[in-house]
Amino acid sequence: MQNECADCVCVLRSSVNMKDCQLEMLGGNHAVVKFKKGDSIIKQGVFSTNVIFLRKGMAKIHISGPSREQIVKLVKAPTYLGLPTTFGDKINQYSVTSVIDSEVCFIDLEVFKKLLGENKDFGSYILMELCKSEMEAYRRCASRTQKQMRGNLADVLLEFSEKLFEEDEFTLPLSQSDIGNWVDAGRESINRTLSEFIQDGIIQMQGRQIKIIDKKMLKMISQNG
Amino acid sequence: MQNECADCVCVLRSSVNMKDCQLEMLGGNHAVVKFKKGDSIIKQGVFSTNVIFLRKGMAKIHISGPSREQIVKLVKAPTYLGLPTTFGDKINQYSVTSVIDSEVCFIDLEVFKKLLGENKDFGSYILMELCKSEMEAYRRCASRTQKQMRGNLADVLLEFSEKLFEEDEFTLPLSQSDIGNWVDAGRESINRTLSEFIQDGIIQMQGRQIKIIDKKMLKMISQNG
DNA sequence: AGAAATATGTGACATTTATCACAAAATAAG
DNA sequence: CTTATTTTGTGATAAATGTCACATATTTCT
Repeated sequence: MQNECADCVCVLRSSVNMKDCQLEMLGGNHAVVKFKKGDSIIKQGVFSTNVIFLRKGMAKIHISGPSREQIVKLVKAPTYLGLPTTFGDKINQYSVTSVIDSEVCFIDLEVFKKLLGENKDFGSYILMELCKSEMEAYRRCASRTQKQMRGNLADVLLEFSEKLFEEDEFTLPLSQSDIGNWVDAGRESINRTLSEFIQDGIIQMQGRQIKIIDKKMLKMISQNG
Repeated sequence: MQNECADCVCVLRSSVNMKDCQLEMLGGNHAVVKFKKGDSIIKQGVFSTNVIFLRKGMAKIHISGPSREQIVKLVKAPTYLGLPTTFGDKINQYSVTSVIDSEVCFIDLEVFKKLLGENKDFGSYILMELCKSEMEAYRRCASRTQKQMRGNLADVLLEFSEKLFEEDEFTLPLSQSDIGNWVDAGRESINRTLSEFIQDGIIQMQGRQIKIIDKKMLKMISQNG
């Protein structure tokens, strides 16, 4: 377990200057846990006593809306998970579920807070992260509501290929209903639109394996869709 | 100007312990400015060099989406304005416009950052604020997309009466098109739905003066609409 | 391997809400 | 005070997507 921590800390070190004693403090107060695809990492409504760092894998963040569960974001390692819900409230305000096999590091909340106070760099790094994700949330929301199906689905495919997998060929980590849920569309509509994209020669698809053929067209659709 | 600052600081003091020297530092590095209804306080795309505190009034936060400007939030004094956009980037990522006559305090960004580093309480207070607003953004977005017109409009009216004005009778600070923009609906739909609410005896309305008659019904509509 | 549960493909149809088109009011501007 | 400009009210129509209903794969579980 001790060696796994070194990697974990490594990520922190890369973005922030941290003293050795602070690293030790972190190292001594954490636990690494593996989650399989579909496992719940954070559950809305239960107590949170740990800061959670996603070391490997990918996870969806979802929140219970008025009529159904809504996916708000998809994140990949390495990243902190649920900072806003951990700090903002004792009780988790949203859920996080792994979408592929993942590895997570639990860090004691008090230790983390202490670190935040002691290390200015670290504090402003975390502050920055929060700012960015809030801005991101606003942008996303505006984009989602102003575009329609084709545009939103194009966005999702582009996000997979450019942000999450960084390849033009990848395996969808979400079901079509999840994608629908994410972009506020019915599962059937997603299916039909995917078929359209295949028909138009924009993507190829077998099972959940997707290959983007015409990225320019996808970007066009993303913009004026 | 110096006396106006005392009030401003007062708000900070109420939530955070702050040393006198820190208060002085703040006091010496700020400027109070008045904005009239409709004036732009923060403009997306321009440099930001100040932390902005809304002392009096109310403002809308809006961001340019793919096809139009989108209102994402309405805030009332006292509150910081645009923290995420000020910290996250040198360039403002969204705009803020006053919707009623307002008073704003500009605080030098470097001074504010210094304070953040020196005063742990203040730092964690700001951190907390950011967490809350991020959570709020997620909730809002899920709610907006899952409800339809009636539900969203009911939410808006309830927010006005319970959060922003804290009265059952108030003057709408936004035009019907702005409200539509805010809840992702056309101006005409808002108008028609308002008429329905009046017809059903849920609200009374003359000009922009609104009086909520049947709050229970409004809450019902908010839930299952 | 076989059964049960999920996930996908596809048609027909209903519904909500956007859009267009004007008229009337209300506000702001000169 | 008169003229512009912005808001508001209301009908008719169209377009996008949700919903329902099955058939067929595909995955998961025992």
